[in-house]
Amino acid sequence: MLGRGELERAVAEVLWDSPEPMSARAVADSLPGRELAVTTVLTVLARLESKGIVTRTRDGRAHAYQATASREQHTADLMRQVLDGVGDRDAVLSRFVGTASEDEIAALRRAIDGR
Amino acid sequence: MLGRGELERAVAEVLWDSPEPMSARAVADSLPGRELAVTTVLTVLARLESKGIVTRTRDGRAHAYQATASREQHTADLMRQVLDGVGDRDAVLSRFVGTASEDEIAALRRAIDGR
DNA sequence: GTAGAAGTTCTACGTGAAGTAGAATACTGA
DNA sequence: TCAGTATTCTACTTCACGTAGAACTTCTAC
Repeated sequence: MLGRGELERAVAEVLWDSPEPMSARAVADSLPGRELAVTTVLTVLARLESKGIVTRTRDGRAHAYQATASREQHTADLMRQVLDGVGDRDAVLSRFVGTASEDEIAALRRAIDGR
Repeated sequence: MLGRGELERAVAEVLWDSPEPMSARAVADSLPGRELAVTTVLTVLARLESKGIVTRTRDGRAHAYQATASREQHTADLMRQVLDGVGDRDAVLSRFVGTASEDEIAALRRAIDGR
């Protein structure tokens, strides 16, 4: 899904932070510290759309872009993808829990109990 | 860490499956279905070494290569890296658990209880 | 001690993803 | 219809990765 692309990530972050769909221009203006051509942002948005990270809907003459999933859901999907890529999930989860902080353990426990 | 490179993954898999350190030639011979030049494998091994995935030690005139961590540990590290890249871990973990199978839940529970 | 084999390093090319944006085109409101 | 805005097309650059030949190093058997 989201690779190591710095700009792609930054654009996704902007959309995740926005409660409303945004125009390409608005995204460009919201990018922190960057002064990018709107066409650049549009290219990135198109690539993100082709990856299923964002969708767009027509809004008058322009398009409005929004993230398809929340940042958290996207991250969880990424974690799942990583986990699915290996054979012994049991061992992986065990190792994973081994690196978890107390807070994370608590969160896991809550999530498990709340099912 | 390990990106989307098909060959890099295949080489890492070979080393993960081997209980012993292996020579570049041995790795090349073990690659399933591929007929690659040894230099190709050496290049990949060098890249994996620069990423910290494998280490090598001199063994006579050659080097012996081995994975620095088990496949499971590596996968767990990857999951952690994904998790660390976002703000609200609580929400991510909750979503993650939401996509987990019964077996995975059981594994998580065991891992948590066994701490 | 030397030649050949085995291993390594250097270097390089092709491909594809990602960053970047100009030019051309389309659409909309006045 | 025209000016302005948005989109699409196209293209160039850089970097990661797949791939491997050429050259250099180092054993080892004779």
